[in-house]
Amino acid sequence: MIYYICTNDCTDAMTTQKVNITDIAQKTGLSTTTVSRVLSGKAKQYRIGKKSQQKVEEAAKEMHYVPNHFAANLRTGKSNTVALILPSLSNPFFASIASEINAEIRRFGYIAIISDSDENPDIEKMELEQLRGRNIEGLVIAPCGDQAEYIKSLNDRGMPVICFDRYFEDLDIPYVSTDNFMGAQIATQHLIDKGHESIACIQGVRSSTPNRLRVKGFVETMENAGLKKHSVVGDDFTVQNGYLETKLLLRQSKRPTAILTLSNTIALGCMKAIKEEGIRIPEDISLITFDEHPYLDYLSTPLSCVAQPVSDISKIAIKFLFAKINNAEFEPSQVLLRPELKIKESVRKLND
Amino acid sequence: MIYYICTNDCTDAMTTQKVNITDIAQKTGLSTTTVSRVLSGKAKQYRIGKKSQQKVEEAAKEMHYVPNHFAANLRTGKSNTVALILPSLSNPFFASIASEINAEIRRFGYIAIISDSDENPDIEKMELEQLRGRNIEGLVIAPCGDQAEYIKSLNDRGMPVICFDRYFEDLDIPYVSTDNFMGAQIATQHLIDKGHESIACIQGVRSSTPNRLRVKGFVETMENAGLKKHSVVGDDFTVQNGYLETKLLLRQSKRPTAILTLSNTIALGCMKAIKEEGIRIPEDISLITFDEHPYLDYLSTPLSCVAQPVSDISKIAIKFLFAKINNAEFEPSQVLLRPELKIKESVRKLND
DNA sequence: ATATTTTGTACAAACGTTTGCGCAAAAAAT
DNA sequence: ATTTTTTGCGCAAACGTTTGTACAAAATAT
Repeated sequence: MIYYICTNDCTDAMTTQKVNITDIAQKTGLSTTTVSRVLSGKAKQYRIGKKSQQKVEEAAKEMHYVPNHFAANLRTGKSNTVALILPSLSNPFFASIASEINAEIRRFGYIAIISDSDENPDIEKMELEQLRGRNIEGLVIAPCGDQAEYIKSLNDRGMPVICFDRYFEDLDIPYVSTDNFMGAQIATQHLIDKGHESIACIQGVRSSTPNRLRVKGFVETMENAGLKKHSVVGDDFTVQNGYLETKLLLRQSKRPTAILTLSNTIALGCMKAIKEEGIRIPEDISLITFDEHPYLDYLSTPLSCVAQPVSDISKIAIKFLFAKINNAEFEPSQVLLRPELKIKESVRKLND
Repeated sequence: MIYYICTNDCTDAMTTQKVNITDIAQKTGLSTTTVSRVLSGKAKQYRIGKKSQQKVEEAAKEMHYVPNHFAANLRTGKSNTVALILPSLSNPFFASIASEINAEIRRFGYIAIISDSDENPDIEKMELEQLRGRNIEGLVIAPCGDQAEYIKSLNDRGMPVICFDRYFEDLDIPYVSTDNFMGAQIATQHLIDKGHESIACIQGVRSSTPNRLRVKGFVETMENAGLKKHSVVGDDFTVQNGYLETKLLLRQSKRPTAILTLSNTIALGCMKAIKEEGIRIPEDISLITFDEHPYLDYLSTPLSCVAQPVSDISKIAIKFLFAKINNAEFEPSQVLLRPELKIKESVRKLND
């Protein structure tokens, strides 16, 4: 009769963090030096014999060795850690980018420290300072505010830094973002093509580059078309801002015929106000927004939007990041990706 | 005449990770011991004199000292790091919970390593093993699959472990989740109250506890009402699954009059199929779903749902986690929070 | 004045790696 | 048979903290 006894040894070994390089050295009769060299993949470089190599690898597997990152980092300075800082995780746009970027980073064997600066430059700076103690090897950031000093100084000092979405136009800090000017332009042009002449734009954080460029795209397109009746209102990428500003717009004696919202959060607030006031999209007012979202297709009126290539932004940013981490010579560039106009049903054709 | 020369010294000091405890010791003429004790807040405990204390603190501030976590961890074993593992970051439910939990964790001065197991137990286990090298102090996990061994063994060994959303019913691993049975029950009862008798339920990952309990809640409520015409279909918490299963349901000769979807992703797929087939909610078919979402109110038909207390789940989980981290004696319990039925317009009253 | 306690500080080892350098044995070249 | 080269491996220091122990000086008690 055969008994299968579950000694539980395997799980035991795996959940107790104990075995280190010295244990393996003891077990194999080799030195910690040799063990370390094998385990860190430098066997060839240091000409470790085939036999020793094998012995070490077997022992490591058998004993469920897992290297202690902290010890290794202390010695080498390599933390296998990067920071991801963004202005607001509660904004679905940033949340989905964070998910993607985090996944990419993990794929490289690194971890990401994710921080929410809450659109507050002071918090951002504090986080950045805290992070020094974690010896981060790179920084992926959508900076809030327009103070670039600190970030620039990190970049100048050779720390791999990539801005995404938010960035600084005049500095040579690499970034990946959407062509925000073009995005606003095509959205506005779409409205104009449909016969709209009185258009309001609800903006987000004014000091941010994307917002500035979107507003610029909006204004220039309007003026190029000879349209003077445009207003730009608002000051935050939040639902609340969208709601408030829309309420105000709708109370005007002469309502705009269309609204362009510069983010999905603003659009959400805008829709809330519109619904409350009992007016209809697009019959009474047209709406188009920045940012795509899976739900847009199923809204009472499917919402036309300017889609940002979230996935591409994430991938390129991380590609740059690790190219730079692995080769300090590499110089990531500044790229703007094409947005895409997705026409649905929220813009009405005006007959004049 | 006065010149203001920006020496840039400040930013310099802050972006170059160099100054350590020894530098401060030198500058103050004290020993590293004393400096360490002051800086780690153990001045009283070790009776450091007021004067020395002040000198150290001033020097530290002046030199922009930031402690090296890696060195400290190597010595103490405290990593100030916890792991957050969940099945799918692309599911908005988990994404929003991840955001909240991450923020809470950062608030405690810890960092979170966020991993997506992609509903794959093997990946989950791999991640868990990798994480050992990071010396994590705690684990917050929505385990995929029903293999609890590894997690249980971590828990038994004193590692603070909190499951959220997904959990193991028969084990004494602490968890925080929604009362899924009740959630399904109230949703189903709502449908029944509205006169529905033929109801289909599109489920998610079958082996998961929440799914099992939701299905149980659905089935029991139906049978208690004497209704036999219920079917449970599907096998994944994805948009695709919702889409496919709805397509199949709608092709049946005898359609159900209502559908209960067990997640927001499934609901999204379901709506897609419904829209494609050109049928209307709630006139042709009623729909109710698990999970809330800001957009639900603005859908072509605002979607009734069972809202999970995402924010409370996150907060309680983290509260438990740190209670346990800071006091090994503490025993987190197993809690289920009340879901809330939010009635909108997607369920029609049937007149029989 | 001496013994005891309290106060304030420092020495040195330890945490688990990595790595420059050195050295012996084996192989190859002379 | 000797010299040179190659191959294989180990010693020991270093990374920046924390902490048990020790000890002198000051304060207090006898």
